[in-house]
Amino acid sequence: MTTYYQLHDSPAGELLLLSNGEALTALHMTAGKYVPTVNDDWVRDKRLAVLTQTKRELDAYFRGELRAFTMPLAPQGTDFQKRAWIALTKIPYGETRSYGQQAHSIGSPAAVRAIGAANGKNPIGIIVPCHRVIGANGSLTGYAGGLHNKAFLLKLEGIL
Amino acid sequence: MTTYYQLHDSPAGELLLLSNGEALTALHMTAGKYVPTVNDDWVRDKRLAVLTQTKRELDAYFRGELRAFTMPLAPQGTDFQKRAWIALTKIPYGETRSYGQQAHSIGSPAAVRAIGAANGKNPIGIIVPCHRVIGANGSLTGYAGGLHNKAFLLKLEGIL
DNA sequence: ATCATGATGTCCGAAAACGGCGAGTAATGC
DNA sequence: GCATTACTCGCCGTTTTCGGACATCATGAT
Repeated sequence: MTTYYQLHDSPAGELLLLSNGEALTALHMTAGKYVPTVNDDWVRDKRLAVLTQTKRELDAYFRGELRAFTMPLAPQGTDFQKRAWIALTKIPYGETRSYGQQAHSIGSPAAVRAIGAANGKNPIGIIVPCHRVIGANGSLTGYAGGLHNKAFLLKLEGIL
Repeated sequence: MTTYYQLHDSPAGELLLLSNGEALTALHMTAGKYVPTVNDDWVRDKRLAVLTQTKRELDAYFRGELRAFTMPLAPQGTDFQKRAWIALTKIPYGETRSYGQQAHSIGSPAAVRAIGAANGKNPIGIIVPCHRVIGANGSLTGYAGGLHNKAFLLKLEGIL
């Protein structure tokens, strides 16, 4: 299965978009952590529908004109991780949850740190809004794309 | 344990009376500080014996015809606070004490500021006469119900 | 199997901040 | 000189804040 990719500039820095041809599989801030290196057998495709749609929606999001993404997603991870990420997509724009609340929402109220770890490995930043999860005491705690970007996104959504 | 309450107008402003059914637990000037908000599960009882007695005695007090209250009291607080408040009830009508004297009377002569703090949190204003305690130099210093009310009560009792 | 590791949360104890003061000293005004 | 303020500091219980110790769970490495 070939992997398609594209780079996109944004107020949060350069973004790396990945796709399997049908759905979006990853969105990384290239300046952040856990960023995969561009592989030789990847294909840079400037016309792939899902990627162009993603770029368009991202631009609208950063202008504050879009509050819910619609492109198909296909993140890869363990069963637990997928449940955690699905829970993320259900947090409305402009709202936040604590790691404990998210753990609760997937039926594992005690798996708090596990949730933190799963969020940390969320492959689709911004669109799967792991930035909307903060500590129970209100602290931002952490973000793969850098804490300043987490704060930036939250401000963009009207929080802080 | 249900809480009963009643509102009562007085020359010192509106008063909020609280009871546990048997004894008076609080008397706050609604315009003052540390006033609890009326809770949903509180019961407004216009016939409760201790509350009607309190209203009757208050009226007499404000007319200058009553110099010692007789209803049962049940203030809630820490051990130290209760000792401080008991000491208050022993200050005769028309007399004043300094915070230092009060501290002395409960056997903790150095706990002067602590006495001030305890008096500040006296739940049963007027009846537990924290207004009779003033600074060693004669200044009124402070009063949860407002300094003007402290002065008013002292004048009523023939001081100043 | 075992173990170490986190983008946590709760609990408990220690430490510090905060008053409805008072006494002592230093700076003012007459 | 003398009286009044202004300011500093110690005092003590209560409240708030802070930091460390645990419990807990899915992963990945050994």
